Amino acid sequence: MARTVSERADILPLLGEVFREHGFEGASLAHITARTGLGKGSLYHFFPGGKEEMAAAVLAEIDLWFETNVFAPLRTEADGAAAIRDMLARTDAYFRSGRRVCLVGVFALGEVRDRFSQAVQSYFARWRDALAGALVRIGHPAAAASEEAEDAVLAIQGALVLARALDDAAVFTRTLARLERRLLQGLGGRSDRN
Amino acid sequence: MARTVSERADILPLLGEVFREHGFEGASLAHITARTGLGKGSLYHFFPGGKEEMAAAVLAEIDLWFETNVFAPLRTEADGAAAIRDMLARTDAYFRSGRRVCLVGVFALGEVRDRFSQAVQSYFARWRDALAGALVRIGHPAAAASEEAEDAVLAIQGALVLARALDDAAVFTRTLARLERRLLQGLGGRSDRN
DNA sequence: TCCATTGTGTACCATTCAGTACATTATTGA
DNA sequence: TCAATAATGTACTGAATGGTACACAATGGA
Repeated sequence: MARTVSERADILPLLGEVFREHGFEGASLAHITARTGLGKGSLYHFFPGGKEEMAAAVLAEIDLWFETNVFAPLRTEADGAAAIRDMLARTDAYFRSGRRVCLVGVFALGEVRDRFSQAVQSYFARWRDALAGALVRIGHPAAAASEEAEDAVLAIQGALVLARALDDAAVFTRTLARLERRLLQGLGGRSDRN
Repeated sequence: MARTVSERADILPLLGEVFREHGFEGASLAHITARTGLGKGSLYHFFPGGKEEMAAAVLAEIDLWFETNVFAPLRTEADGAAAIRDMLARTDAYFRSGRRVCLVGVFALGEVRDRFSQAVQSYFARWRDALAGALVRIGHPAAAASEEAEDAVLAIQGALVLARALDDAAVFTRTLARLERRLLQGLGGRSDRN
């Protein structure tokens, strides 16, 4: 029998697309088999827990990507301003400049939130806290940094909603540019960037 | 046979709750009959078009509420600053200080967006434009007003996502307070007002 | 009083849903 | 070469899905 997949990890991005497009409830096994090319046999072989395990695996993969590429650099990069610019650039790339939706945000709004509340909550809290740390490093007062970070994280989510609602990805691009100015204001030098 | 409803309009808020909680696809007729107390017979009597007509009616009702209570005042109230404060107060009340989700935003993120794209797009565009008008009236340059308004509308949506993700309604309250400061900054007088 | 209209409940339909069972086929390592 | 294991396709289940048909009940006006 033809093996179509070598690694379970290979199909996680495809699963992610399906969940992003249809949400958790809307992502039927029919959609999933169509997108992945895997029959139910293979699907339940890789994910004995069914849809719930698939969604959890996708969330974990997304979490790992952000932890590695966004949160950790925000925490450890010595140059806070560069860390923030990198965050914005990687966020722009990940969300395809506003053409891709945030699965964690989609889950947060739906009734699935309760099923994955730990993952959803942790994702946003860690993003906010890592960004707040970088803000403190570039000289923002600690008292204000947390709220500034919250504002930025929420603006990204809102921009994704609005970009999709208005069918205008430029909303997202504009928002990231505005965030760079807002987060890095008062800093000398690179204010001409972007 | 007992008449349970006098007006079709009476059940729109209940329908709204169901759609908000479960999304369009997730709002099964079983959920709807349970919440409204109406059997399929009555439901299809009032909404021959089924779920789609129900959702459209709910969207129209929401749209009317915002048009009347938020957009129109933003456009017509002479005192722009007061208009903006009223908008924030009414937004806070409507979304129950962050405990209630925006149905239009939920629809925007899902695949239903395409079915109601006109309504979804118009809702956000009119909110943004009405707010931009008020900003111009209080002296903001027209060139910047539109982007400031976009930023505010998107922050509200993002705050709803984040408040629900973190299960912390205070995120929403903080965001509205921040928006008031941001939108009204440079204005004399009432800057102490939260 | 009687009848048309407006509601309402129930039985039913085909379809789709997630999930199971299991035989069958590839692959791998010994 | 040969078994153990990993992967796959197919047929199936019972429940839930949105929607239809229709008989029947309440209501209001003539």
